[in-house]
Amino acid sequence: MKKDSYHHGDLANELLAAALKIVERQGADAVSLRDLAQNLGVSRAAPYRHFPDRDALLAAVAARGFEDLVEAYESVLADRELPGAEVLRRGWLVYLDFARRRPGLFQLMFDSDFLGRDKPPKVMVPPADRAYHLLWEGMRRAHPQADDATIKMRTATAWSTIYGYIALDRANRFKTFMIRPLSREAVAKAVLAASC
Amino acid sequence: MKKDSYHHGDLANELLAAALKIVERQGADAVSLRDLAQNLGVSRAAPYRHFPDRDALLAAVAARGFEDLVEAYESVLADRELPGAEVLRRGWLVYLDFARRRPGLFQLMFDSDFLGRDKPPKVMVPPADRAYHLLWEGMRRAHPQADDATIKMRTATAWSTIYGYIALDRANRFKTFMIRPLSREAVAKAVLAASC
DNA sequence: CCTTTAATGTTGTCGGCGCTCACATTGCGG
DNA sequence: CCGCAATGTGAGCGCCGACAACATTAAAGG
Repeated sequence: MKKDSYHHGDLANELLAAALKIVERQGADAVSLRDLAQNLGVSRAAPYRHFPDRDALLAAVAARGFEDLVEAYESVLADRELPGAEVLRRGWLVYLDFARRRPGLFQLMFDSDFLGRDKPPKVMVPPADRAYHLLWEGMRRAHPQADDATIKMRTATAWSTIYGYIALDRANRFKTFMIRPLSREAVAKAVLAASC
Repeated sequence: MKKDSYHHGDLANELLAAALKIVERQGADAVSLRDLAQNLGVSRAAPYRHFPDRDALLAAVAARGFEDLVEAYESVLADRELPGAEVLRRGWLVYLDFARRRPGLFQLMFDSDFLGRDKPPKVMVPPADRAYHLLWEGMRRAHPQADDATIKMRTATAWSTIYGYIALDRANRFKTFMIRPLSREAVAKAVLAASC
């Protein structure tokens, strides 16, 4: 692959892969285009041939995160035999596991305001939209007879609870006034109970 | 106040006030010690006489945010006549209002990982702890006969829901797959219902 | 009242960063 | 085979946080 010469060959993908690693291990703030370029043996200006700016690279990383998340969630939905409530429960566990295993990436995906901007990065809109749709889908499986407004309402509150729990736990907020944080299972159970 | 000469007079407080304004209007990322110094008519190095580094200044801003939040929450708890459930509901509204009116500050207080560090900044630990304690206090008022473990559990889940809703709404996450976000009242109501 | 001392502010400097521009090299399609 | 677009280079700009050496002032104590 590497020509070991003027042209790198696959710089765009390697930049993305390297940035993804940094994001997962140290968080998005630790991503430096200069660092990345140097580590890939390329000049500091080279990355700008593939990504207009730093945010574009991070958006691409976030998009990939959404794709992974969607894939995991879809594997839960794929089992048409599973009872609706169990689909919902396992779906939340997918989120909790993702957030626990790849905290930096999760934070980039949901805490960065890419999607709240006037012009959200086009690479991450489709996978992000798909991820949201799957939440709705899971809730619909759990409540087949509920009307759309109810499903949306329940999805919003349950998703808020899960997301909030993840964020608060990540920041060690529970340690200060609780004996210890709740287990993943306990949270999924509580949310599930609240959405029924 | 201003001597218009070598010594500024109250640089520490003015730095804090100026930083607070920036945080509220543009978010913590927009805070630059150099900018602050210049706007206060002082040299770039002067701020370092009062705050060891940028994080220390931001921590002080966050601490002040917690103090304001505590004050608002305490005014709810102060009314001993109020029914417990109403105390709880108004308490959550305090959080929702604070987050809506001062989003940058709220984000600095809860999304920054100051409190998750090995050595959290000592200025913000007491007010932050107090804020958490008040949540517990509010929940206890709503459920006087519940045991401590139950109260903690309910506080954790309700707090997760509120916090998650704030974060998701702030980032415009609901717009994408919902018709429109829920009203503050609806969220408070849903959380209240879930904690009873 | 004067001197010493600690507090406070200044200038200069370093390294790191994102980003841009003019230029160099390469690979590919006509 | 050639020309052009894609890709990589090096230099440089402005911004930033942080530190060190030095200047000025306020306050404390004789």
